[in-house]
Amino acid sequence: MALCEQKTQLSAEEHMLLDHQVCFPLYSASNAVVRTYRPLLDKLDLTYAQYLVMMVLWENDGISVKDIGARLHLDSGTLTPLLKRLEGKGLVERGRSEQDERVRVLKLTEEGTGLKKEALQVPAQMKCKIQLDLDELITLKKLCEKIVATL
Amino acid sequence: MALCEQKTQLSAEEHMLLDHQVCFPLYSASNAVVRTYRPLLDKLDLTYAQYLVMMVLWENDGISVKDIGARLHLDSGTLTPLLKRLEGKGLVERGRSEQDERVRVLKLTEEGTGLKKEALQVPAQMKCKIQLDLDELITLKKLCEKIVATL
DNA sequence: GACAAGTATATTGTGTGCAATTTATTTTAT
DNA sequence: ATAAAATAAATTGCACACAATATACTTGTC
Repeated sequence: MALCEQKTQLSAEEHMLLDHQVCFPLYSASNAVVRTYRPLLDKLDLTYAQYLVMMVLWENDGISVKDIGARLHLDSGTLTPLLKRLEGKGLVERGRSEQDERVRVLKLTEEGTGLKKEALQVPAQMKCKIQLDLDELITLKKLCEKIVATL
Repeated sequence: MALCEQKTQLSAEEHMLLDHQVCFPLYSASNAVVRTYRPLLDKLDLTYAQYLVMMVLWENDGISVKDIGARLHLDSGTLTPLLKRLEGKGLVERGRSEQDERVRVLKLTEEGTGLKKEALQVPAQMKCKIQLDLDELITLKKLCEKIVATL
């Protein structure tokens, strides 16, 4: 999506210029961030999406696919195979709720719980690489959260 | 990556909380934006990545895969199959440079050039959906560009 | 209590992203 | 002039994202 910064109005033509787009930098920044996480998370044998799921479970062990999806804005088409991979690595167990046989309940294994210790290093390493001031980070976070809440 | 907003310092433990992460909202916002583009771009029979490539070509017809990749921060592993799909839709021709047989040169077809007309509607539709003020958009754009430039 | 409607996952299929490798061509060094 | 290094794309393989659909279970409704 495009914006005008200098002039009062841009033509539809000008809005199409890549340099006037807002969504493109957002998309590029997200790609760049995930790419930057990769070498850090390789040491934990996790992808970024898997790392997010593990963070959710470290905070809230034993929750359902639906709840993980609600927290991460991801659906079962993404989560089901991802969770099977985490199970394959021995980090989670994919059980069923006793009250409701439909819901799959994710429980951290001992190894899954233990992995948190190494993961604690990651945020500081990323902060170091990103090189934004605290106020910039806060602004960015709020704007992104606003977009997610709106869309 | 995590930040602290209220307290002077957060523990490594607290940095792991999803609500303290900055990269997660960025990632979610990018996903949300691409998801929001989808119904708009469906009318043009383009994905978001394909739309970005078309924008590059509308600005700079006849450039190479490498130059498109430099502009969009994407590599040949992403672009080669994408460009084949654009060729399949009759929007581009995948030629070769005469000076250097290694470089593939992308030329818009008449249909590819013509598609720009419909695409001109898209930025305004997205702006409408995103619901951010101009200054917020500018701030977000600059912060994302800073991240991309740093990483 | 059957049966329709709703809900939670799973599956399928398409299109990215990207690391790693390969292939083809060009440039450089000797 | 030729072998080595460099460069541009293409290929391969893996893991997302997500729309669309299917499957299995649960909850109303009558």
